[in-house]
Amino acid sequence: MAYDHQEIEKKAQEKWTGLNLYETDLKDETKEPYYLLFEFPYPSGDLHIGHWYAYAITDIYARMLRMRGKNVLFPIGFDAFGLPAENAAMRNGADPAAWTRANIERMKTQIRSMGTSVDWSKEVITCDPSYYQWTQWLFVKLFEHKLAEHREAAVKWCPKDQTVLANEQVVDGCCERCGTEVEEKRLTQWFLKITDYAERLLTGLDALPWREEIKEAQRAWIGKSEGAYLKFPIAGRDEKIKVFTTRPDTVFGATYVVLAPEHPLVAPLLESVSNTREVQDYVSATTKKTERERSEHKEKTGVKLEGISALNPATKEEVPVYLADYVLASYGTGAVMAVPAHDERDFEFAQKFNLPIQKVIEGTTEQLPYIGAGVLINSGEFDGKNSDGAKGNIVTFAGGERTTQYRIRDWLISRQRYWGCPIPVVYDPEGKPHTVPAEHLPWLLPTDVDFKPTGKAPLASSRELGERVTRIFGEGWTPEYDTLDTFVDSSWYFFRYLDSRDAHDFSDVALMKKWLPIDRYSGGSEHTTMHLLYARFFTKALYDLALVPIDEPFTERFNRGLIMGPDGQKMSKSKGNVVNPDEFVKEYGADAVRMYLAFIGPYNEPGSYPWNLDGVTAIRKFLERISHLAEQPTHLEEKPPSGLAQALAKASVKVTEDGDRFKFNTGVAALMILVNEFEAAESVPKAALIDLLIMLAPFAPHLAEHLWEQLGGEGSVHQQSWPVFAKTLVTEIEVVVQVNGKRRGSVLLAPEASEADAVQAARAVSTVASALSGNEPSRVIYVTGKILNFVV
RNA sequence: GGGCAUGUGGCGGAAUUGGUAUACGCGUACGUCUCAGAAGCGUAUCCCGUAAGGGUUGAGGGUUCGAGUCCCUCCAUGCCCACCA
Repeated sequence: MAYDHQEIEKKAQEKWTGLNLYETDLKDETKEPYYLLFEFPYPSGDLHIGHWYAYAITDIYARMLRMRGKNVLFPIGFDAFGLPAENAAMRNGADPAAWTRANIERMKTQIRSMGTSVDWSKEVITCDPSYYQWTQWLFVKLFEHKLAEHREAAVKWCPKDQTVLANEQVVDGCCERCGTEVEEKRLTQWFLKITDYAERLLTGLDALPWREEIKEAQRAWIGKSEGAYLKFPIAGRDEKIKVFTTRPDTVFGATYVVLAPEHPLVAPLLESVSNTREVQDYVSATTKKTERERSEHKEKTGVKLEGISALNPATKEEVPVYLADYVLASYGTGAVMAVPAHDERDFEFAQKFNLPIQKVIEGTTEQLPYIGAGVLINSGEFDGKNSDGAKGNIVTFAGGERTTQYRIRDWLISRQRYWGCPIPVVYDPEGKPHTVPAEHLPWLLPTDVDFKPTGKAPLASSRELGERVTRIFGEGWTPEYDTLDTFVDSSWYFFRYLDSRDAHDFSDVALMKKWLPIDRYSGGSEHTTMHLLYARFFTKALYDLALVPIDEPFTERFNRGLIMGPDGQKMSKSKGNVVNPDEFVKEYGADAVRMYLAFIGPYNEPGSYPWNLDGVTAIRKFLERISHLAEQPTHLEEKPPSGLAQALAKASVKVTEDGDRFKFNTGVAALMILVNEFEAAESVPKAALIDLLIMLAPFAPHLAEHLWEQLGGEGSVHQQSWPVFAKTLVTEIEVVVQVNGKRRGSVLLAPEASEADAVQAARAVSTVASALSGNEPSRVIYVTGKILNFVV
């Protein structure tokens, strides 16, 4: 009775390969293009349930769109550089390249087993020289346009992974990957100038139809704040302390100035202070602290620069100068004016160090610090003015300038690791960096390296790389030993899909014009402030370099929910609640697993759904019922479809609309309702059954193919057109009758029935009449085809 | 501490976006088939009530003929940011 899913799957998959169904002709002019993208996987070697969720759902939509006449680009590739391959190499001496290849092969088999319709012919693998050649080429372009920079800066260093990290890869002061507390180091490294694009990355969000929470997260990450630079001259010296403030309106209340311990003025001032030793001790103590220790909201610490004072540019009064680590060196100017009456941090510091607190804004509460706006007091000629409105004039009065600051930092892309794209740079004998000329690209990753982490980049141990540089560039020239952050590889892969085999260019202009921007991009929420921001930056930068025709890459973005363990907890090996999809595929079939994932909940909401074994068996039973329907010859009479036509039309509209919203849970429900009606019907016409199979095909592609063949269908069910029904002539519609907003019954009316007809019919209903109990309604609300409400 | 989102049965969730709350499915109970079990099939399943009827979308208030949906206050949960001046 039960269908043999393993046999059906094998046969169907072979048939699709034979028909070459899923290789998209990018140059086809007869159909409307649709670019459907999911985040390409890292080849960890095993397909977990999250991958299934991501690929099954997008595959359902890809199949649906093809049947609806679209030319769908649905590509796949592998984000194949990264730490795990290197760790495997260190652990058991594996070759990272071979390890990665083997994992890719294994995952390919698994992805094929799902019955996905991805186009393998356009596959990209980021660790393949034919791909990274263009990553390097793009890096060179960015360098030539001064968007890639080699400079010294304070960087985050992970002592366990022995590499620097991008700001985005530090979470709560710890390495995002391994959880080790991050240290701060000053190193000369490569940066991409994402800060040049901060404003455009921000304003570009406005027009995107993304969920507000994704846009808000990016806005928070970019962190725009408008304010002013003000200068506090140092008494008796030439230097001035430049501060950034968002509250220039409070400058009359600035009773001291604070420098970050790393501030460049600290060294020159040191000779003039009377407590040199104390200051030096403070600086070395704070620089030794980890990132996390410094950001803990403990009691404020600091030290006064004895003998130094600065001039408040508004009051012209001398104020003391402090060093404190609550001021960040890397934001603004690394120095702040402290207004303890109107800032919580300054207030706390002033209390501890007994500094004067000068109130300059009359607030709504007496309590200090008062953070809000209000009426200015103790502010000279500005007394009595509104603090917000006076900002601009106060900046002018104090000799400052208005400015805008962003929280986002430049993207640090150097990694002291082996398994990454080599940075195509060499240094001349003076140590000046030069990009590797195009004819030497791909700049190959050497293989003769020592993987043991020493704090130095593994590439430094390669003899071949050193000899290569000497041979090409001459004696005294040295290679760059760092590799690129893997997020660089994944910032442009969607351009490459359009022309993945091109040896002469990174993509194809005509095809980019035709296919971009990407219509819908599905992925994980963890990439909101990393991959998604980087990819947007890359696109804008390449647009400015006239290399790509678009300046926003992704029209729609859907972050998927999370599949939890059966216990409702996040899946983890230690909890023992990890669901292995392979077992379910073996037991219940790929179709059942796909369709269950579609049914589990709305895909485009950030929910989390517990995996439920009974849910999979339920879907399998549902598929059995369809199979049973198709195998019942007595049901297949060619009679007029009667009431089933309306049911089919309803289901078709629902499945189509819900598909467009990525709400496949209700789409599956619509199919279930349809099947319930089929089973209740005396007979099911073959044509109706075929329409059901076509609608089933995206969800359960193998079974639909099998039953299609059984019913004598030509070709593949996946080549059929999606059923579209003319609006069947509806003769009667149920209108709900309410009295005072409460349901008291319903009447069947013609769809366009007049109010008078509706009222007449409604009053004849006994439950309505008794609810009215003889009273005349004072008001009647009638919404055609929906509701009739009597107000008494 | 700040921002954003979300709260609907025992569970996953639905509600044409202001118009029949609880679709679809899981689970559960009873029945049917069976020597028996499994599977299948059928019926019931938000709460109170024999019924008529009444109540119910985290809590309270408001707007409206009508609120799960809009507004205000509060509570809870999740995510993001966090000494960013």
